[in-house]
Amino acid sequence: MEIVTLKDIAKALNLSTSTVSRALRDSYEINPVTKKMVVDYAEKVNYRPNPIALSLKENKSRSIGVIVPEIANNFFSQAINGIEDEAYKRGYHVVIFQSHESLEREISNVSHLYARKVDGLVISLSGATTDVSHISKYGHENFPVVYFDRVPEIEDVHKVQADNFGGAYDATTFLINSGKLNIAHITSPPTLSITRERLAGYRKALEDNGIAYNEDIVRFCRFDPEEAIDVIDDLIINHNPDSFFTCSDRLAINTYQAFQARYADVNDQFLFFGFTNLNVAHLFKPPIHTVVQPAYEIGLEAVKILLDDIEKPKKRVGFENKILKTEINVK
Amino acid sequence: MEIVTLKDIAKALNLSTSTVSRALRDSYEINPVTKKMVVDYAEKVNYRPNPIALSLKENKSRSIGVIVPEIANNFFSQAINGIEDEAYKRGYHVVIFQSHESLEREISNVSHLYARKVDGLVISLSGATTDVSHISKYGHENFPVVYFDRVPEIEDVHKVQADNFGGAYDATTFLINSGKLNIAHITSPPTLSITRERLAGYRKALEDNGIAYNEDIVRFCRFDPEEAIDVIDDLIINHNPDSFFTCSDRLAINTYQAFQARYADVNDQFLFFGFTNLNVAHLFKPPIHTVVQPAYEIGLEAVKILLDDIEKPKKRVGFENKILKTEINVK
DNA sequence: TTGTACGCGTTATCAA
DNA sequence: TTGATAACGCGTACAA
Repeated sequence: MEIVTLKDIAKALNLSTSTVSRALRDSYEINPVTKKMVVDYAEKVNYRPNPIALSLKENKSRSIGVIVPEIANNFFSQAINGIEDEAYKRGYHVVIFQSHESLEREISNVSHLYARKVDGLVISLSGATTDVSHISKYGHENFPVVYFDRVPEIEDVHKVQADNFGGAYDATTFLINSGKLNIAHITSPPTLSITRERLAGYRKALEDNGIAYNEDIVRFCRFDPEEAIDVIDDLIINHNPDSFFTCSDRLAINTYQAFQARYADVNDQFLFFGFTNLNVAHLFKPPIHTVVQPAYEIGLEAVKILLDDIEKPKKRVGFENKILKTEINVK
Repeated sequence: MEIVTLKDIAKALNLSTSTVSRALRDSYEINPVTKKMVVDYAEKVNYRPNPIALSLKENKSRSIGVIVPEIANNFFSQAINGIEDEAYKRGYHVVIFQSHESLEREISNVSHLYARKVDGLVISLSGATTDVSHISKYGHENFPVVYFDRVPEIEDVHKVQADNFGGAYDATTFLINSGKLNIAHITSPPTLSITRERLAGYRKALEDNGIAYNEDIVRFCRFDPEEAIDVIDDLIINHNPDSFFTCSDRLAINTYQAFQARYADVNDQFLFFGFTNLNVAHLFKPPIHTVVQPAYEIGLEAVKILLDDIEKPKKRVGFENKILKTEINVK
């Protein structure tokens, strides 16, 4: 199928490109007869305006960027579905990039998206990111940004997150009520907002139940399986926990797997609770109980804020900080 | 951060835009002194060529499109990782779209990507797609396409797939060798290439072992959980299978879940084999044995073929049809 | 009611 | 060695 431009239509109909352009945009100044002729012909040859030319002209692209640490992850892929649905509905395209937990990759992604003139950005920070100067440097007036899930701890940005504190509190409380007193907490790097909030929820639940917080059984992990094995080994051998409260999809799987492979036969009373959207966790035996985040809704809310900001930049006063409730899923 | 254009640099240095352009592209005709001055200044103000302007000019974008049915799926997200790694290495961006198993969405995605001037397309077809006229109509000369996983059954296109026949054959053979004689086969819509190839492998394994093929226990499913429940009910109640061989990530989970919820207690000898990249299947109890596809490599090979085609369109003679070996994973 | 000319940022061609 | 100009496709101010 050949690509047809305004110029082609103009030539074919013996008109000027501006007349054709106006006719297609239903301008009042064009003769209805001419208009109909142009519209019909454009339809016939399946004319589509060149979005690249439009971007160059208008300095925007009707597309938004999304950066997540990885897409092979239930939480993020569900969030992306929310982002996509709303964006699609409102006529925007979604360009998805992965940072692979690398700051360098994240910087490169942001700069590419910015150069490609996406109209805005929805991002969950990489595990290696400690500040967001590489994002904020573009200035939020002409480059709106909404952070979700892993957000920076600064005030003047839009944020959408799960109730990490509450979810962690509920999970820990459940474990305590199930008779567990030595709950190991295995979580993401302490640089991440989610890590600190979940840790705080865990800690508060302990304190509210008169259990001393023990930092020896709290472990910050990166996301590779080998590290999980070492951590599990050390915890089991030296600290005798009776349950795990694990944060992030990836860590939940890594640690569960490591435990099953090495200690399942010596301890069958263990309980597992994961802050994870892994949707098959209840099929495991023993199951992983889960704190489930409304990932789809988080994505949806984030992109709504972003698109509102893009479309009426004046209207917004202040910044959103949306917190969505989590849900506990026990078998 | 302000965006700097060639014109800005030219004005600042009292040169013409063409001189600046040539200096930055290290043209031989520019005075080394001028060149250095320009390069230094561009560096200082962090000049980045506007990729949109380049796209408009060159009629290409150094980006490629990827369309998959869904990204919340282990196979596809792993394949995308392969695609991304190679594309990134070679300086291309990857724009990911989901068809959500809808032909309409797929058509819209292709047309958007084409209009956005991606230099080529890597696609796994939706479950609703029966022919590829909506893709081939753009003409493969200026819009190279590589199909992977779910490919059309025509000759003159590039394809990269797993050895679906072999994988299904091996899985079925394993079940037979484990003493199963009434193996239900639950699989994707018959419109898909993968469906037919896997079915053929299943059937051949039966025949090679002197077991009659019984079409009553072969079921084609769409991807919603409710349908899985109905199918399982009917199979169990009316056909008494002793094992399931399930194809696709999603069907494997849906059917396993439905079976566990309803029949786990009445039959604990059941075996499950899934054609799935679900990486936690061995943690289930009973486990799902799996045929694993080299998803990452499939993505990698697909994008290699695509980029080679994009970069040296003359060089390619004929079309690739790559078939990658699967692997059996039994606990 | 329609057409001409310009500009978005860049590179290529031709002129100086 | 450098500069002016046209072109990519589009929309729009201005002219007719």
